[in-house]
Amino acid sequence: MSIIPSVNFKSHLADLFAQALRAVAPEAAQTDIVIERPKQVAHGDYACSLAMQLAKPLRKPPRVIAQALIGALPVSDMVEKVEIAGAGFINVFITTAAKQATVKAVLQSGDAYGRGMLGAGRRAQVEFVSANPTGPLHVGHGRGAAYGASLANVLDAAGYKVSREYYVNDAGRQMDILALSTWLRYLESLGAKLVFPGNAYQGDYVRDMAQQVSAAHGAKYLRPVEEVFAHAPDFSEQPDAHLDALIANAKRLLGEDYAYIHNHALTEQLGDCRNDLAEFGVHFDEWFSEQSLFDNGLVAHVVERLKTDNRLYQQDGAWWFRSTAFGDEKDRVVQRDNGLYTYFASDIAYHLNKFERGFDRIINVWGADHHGYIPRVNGALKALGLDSGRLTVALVQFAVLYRNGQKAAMSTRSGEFVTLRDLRREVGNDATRFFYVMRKSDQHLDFDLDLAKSQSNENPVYYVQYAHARVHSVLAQWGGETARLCEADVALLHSDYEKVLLQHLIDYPQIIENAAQDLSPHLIAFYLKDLAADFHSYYNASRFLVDDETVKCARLALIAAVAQVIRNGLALLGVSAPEKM
RNA sequence: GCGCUCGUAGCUCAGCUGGAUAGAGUAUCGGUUUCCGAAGCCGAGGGUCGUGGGUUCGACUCCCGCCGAGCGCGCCA
Repeated sequence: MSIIPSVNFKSHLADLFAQALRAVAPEAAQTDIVIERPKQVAHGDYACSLAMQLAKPLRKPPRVIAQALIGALPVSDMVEKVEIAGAGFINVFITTAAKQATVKAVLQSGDAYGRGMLGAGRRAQVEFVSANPTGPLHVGHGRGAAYGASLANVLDAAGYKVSREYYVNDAGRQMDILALSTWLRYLESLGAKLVFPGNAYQGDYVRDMAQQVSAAHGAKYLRPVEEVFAHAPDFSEQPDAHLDALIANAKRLLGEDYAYIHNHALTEQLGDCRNDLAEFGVHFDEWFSEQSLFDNGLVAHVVERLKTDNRLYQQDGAWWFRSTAFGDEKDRVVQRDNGLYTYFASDIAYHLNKFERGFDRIINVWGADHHGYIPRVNGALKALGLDSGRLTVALVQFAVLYRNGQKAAMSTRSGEFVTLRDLRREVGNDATRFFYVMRKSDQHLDFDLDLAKSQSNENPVYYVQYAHARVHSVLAQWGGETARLCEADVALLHSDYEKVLLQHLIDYPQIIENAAQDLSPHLIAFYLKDLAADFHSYYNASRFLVDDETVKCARLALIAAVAQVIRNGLALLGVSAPEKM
């Protein structure tokens, strides 16, 4: 067997141990083989605890089993030596040549280095952001956007065929409220005196849309204010009923024209949202309309199907889904006593549609405040006879902005919220993307605005980007053909600094695999910080542009490979890798 | 009250799905540049992994109880 440069060392070793296991203890061949990276160099490059796991079932001392496993281990060019240590660890030392070969693998693979086969071409759908198009995206949506986009990139790199989707909530009450808000502002702009409801949308963008309508259509949609507010319950006593009455009046008074206002507001807000995300480097393959599920009858169809399957029952005039049968806390209404479907009903239809599209994995990125929805959605899928295991809900916790050590104020309905666009303009896209995914997604995020903006060593984004820029600065000074570095004599790379960097390069494909497996793009961010740190140490301790031509080329090859991996990693996070800063 | 998530260095957080002596950044203190970018590097101090039990060769990791935090418990989306 020859050295395959792009091989994943860990899975290669797992394979070798699996073969040894089959030879030594066929009856235990199903045991999970865990290959890990020891913390101490004395423990080798990789370690396997298989012998200790087998001690009990085989009723033999772990060190005896370890010896047998080593004896049965197939020969590999990559393995220098194998040792038994401690209670029965098997420590594996990789040949220096195999490690050094990674440099060439990186340079030859280029942007493709790190891509793996975990996904094996299976189709994965990532649905994220999916914010109501009722106003600008705020900083909470931003985290979902950054996380979802990075996750999709990571899954793509891990060999999945990924589809990125935004579910557009274009049906339902919130959109009606937006349309009403726009219309009321429009009436105001034509001189009407009215009390704008406190629970309608307050933002300036609503006035902007109203202005557009009046500029394009003049007084075409003007109606008497008394009729707009006719028979509406008192706002202070019944704010929701007040708003619903206004919406009903708007629909009646405007007739066909209501659709125009509604549509205009939707188109404007969705367009704004799309531009915002595009500027943020977040793109979607599909913008899926909730309304389409009603228009093509899928919602009605799925509810009827649940009825005939006796998954629903009628109570107090409404139709309830027996979600308690699937572990939910209580049953849930899918169809109201007035005949209208709830959001849950269209959500069931949406998920059924997702499943029918044949994705092997369906990943919903949701705000953590929606976690209570998971049991009912899973329940609905099971009720429809679908394998809910194909669906994973990734929860994203809130992000809280800090400025001068103080929590930045952020209220939603008042129109004073901090928008994603504001944040991007203040901090920049790169730092915003990086900071959003620097933390585990299910962990609260304290977003330090001052740190994100600072152009200093404290800022992890600059720290990583700077490492990349430094390499290119050196390469520019050298001025040679970068392609030539593939021919460098990498056997000259053997200092401690160089060994550390080689190991990082080797680890990268595994990091991607872990990040994909755990849906954790933050692992990429931590990896890049570590890699950059060890590069900076190397930089300070060694000279690259030395007189010896072969040594120079070997070192340049190594740092060029480092830069390539930084570039690849940052790309997954949607962060640029500038050659000059 | 019930459910979900979470408590790791002064602060912000990692910890490879149960492994060997728990790690970064920051803050504090002390060093470092006639030399490829100092947006850098080197070093020091800093811990009962909230707490009490349990499971086993082995627990920050898994289970249970308490303490504390966030979120969720609509015929809203």
